[in-house]
Parts: sequence; structure tokens; C-alpha cells
Amino acid sequence: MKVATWNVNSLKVRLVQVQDWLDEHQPDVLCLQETKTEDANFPLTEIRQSGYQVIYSGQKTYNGVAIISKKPAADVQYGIPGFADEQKRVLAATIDGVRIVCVYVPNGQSIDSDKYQYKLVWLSALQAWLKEELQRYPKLALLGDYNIAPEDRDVHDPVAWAGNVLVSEPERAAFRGLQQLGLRDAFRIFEQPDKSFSWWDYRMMGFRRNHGLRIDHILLSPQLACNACSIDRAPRKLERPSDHTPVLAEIA
DNA sequence: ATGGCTTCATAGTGAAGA
Repeated sequence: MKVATWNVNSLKVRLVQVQDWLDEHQPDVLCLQETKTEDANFPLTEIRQSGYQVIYSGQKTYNGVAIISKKPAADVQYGIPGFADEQKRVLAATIDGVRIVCVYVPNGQSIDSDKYQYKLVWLSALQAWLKEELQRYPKLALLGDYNIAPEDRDVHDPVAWAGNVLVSEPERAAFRGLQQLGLRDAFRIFEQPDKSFSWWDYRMMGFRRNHGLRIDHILLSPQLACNACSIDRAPRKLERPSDHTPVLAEIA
């Protein structure tokens, strides 16, 4: 089963790129973040034309998540249960026997911001929910934009970024908290090239200079085997790219 | 360089992202 995640930074702008990527890679599951699309305007017909089904939870301007899949999505969950949140950041469903959880973790803006506190509370609620979810669904994959670079090797310039939002110790502790539930970072199961990133700043030729961060992740429960995991840099080279690029894994 | 670029909502700029 091939699963993938991609923060598209507006599905409207990136729709053709998503369709092309589906055609080329034929994933069983593709989780999207930052669709920035209200449900009434979701390009349902276009996704179906690509031979896929899709569930989505969106809003105007910000956030928005979707799960595109070849097989139908069952037991759909919108948001973190018991955690009141206007922001559309979580979508979960069982697809072909695997619990797929698609997340768009808050950015946090800066460590002295209210949004940073929201991010930490949000991550704590996510962890508490997933602990229960893992008991219900031993085969679980958590895919998305975590807005956390887990280690210094996931940062192009760790000195410049030290203590900053996306790399701060409380955020990394929250990431380790997810790992302590038994979830494994699929990317790090395998030997990977140095300076592998999934996001590059639009500014200052960030991609050309490989000034990036690895903040998009696929975490897998112990009951899921993993045969491969990689970052596909190709869409970042297209005209009008998202600032994120897809991460994909082969699981069983 | 508290900048740089892109998107959205809006109709000239501002917020937010990471």
C-alpha cells in the first residue's frame, strides 16, 4: 500500500499538479494539507476524474485537509474528539484496513506567540487522542505537515534556527511523545541522503540553495511494516510550486 | 536586512505561513 502526504498550499492553485502526481505515482492514499478550500468549492469532480475517492474538511483562506484514496474511507473522524477547534486540521478514516490520520499541525508563528501555545496544547490533545486511537486501530499511519523538524539533521542551518519555532525543544518533545506511543518515523527507518528536506522557503532561492526543513512526516504504528520511504522533490521544481513537496511510503 | 515570496481576501494593503 502506497501512502503519501503533501501540503499543497491551496488546492485550487495546485489542482493540476495534484492530478498529475496521482497519475504518475498511483498512490493508494494521498493526504493533503492547506487545501484552503471550503467544502462547497472542493474540486470533487476533478479528483474523481483521476480515478479516486476523496473526503475533505476545509475552510476559507486557511488550513483544510483531505484524504484522497483508491478505496473507500470508512469511520470518518473530523477533528480531534473532545478538542474544540474552529480550524480544520484533522481528518481520519479507515482505508483498506489501515487507520489513516491526516494532520496539519499549527505553525506556531514564533515561540512568544499565542499561536505557539495553541500549537503545544494542540499537539498534547493529538497525542492523547492517538493513544486511544492506537488501541482501536493497531494499524495506524499518521501523515501530514507536523511543522516540526525533529532533529538538527532535519534543518539546513541548525545554528541559525536554534530555539526557533519549528525546531524548539518543546515542539521536538511533542514529536518524541508521538514516537513514545510506538509510532516510527518512516523516513528514518532507511538510509537517507544528507540534507533531506520537505519544505523550502519561497524567498531567497530557498529551494535552489537547499535551505529547507524536514517537517512533513509519516509515522507508523508497530503493526505496520514499511518497505520504503522517500521525499519526492520533483513537484518543488515545477512552475508555481507549493513550498512543500510530497513524502511517500510503502507500507504493509 | 524583523527583509526576502506566495496565497487569500480584497480592490490597496494586510495577515499568515515556516
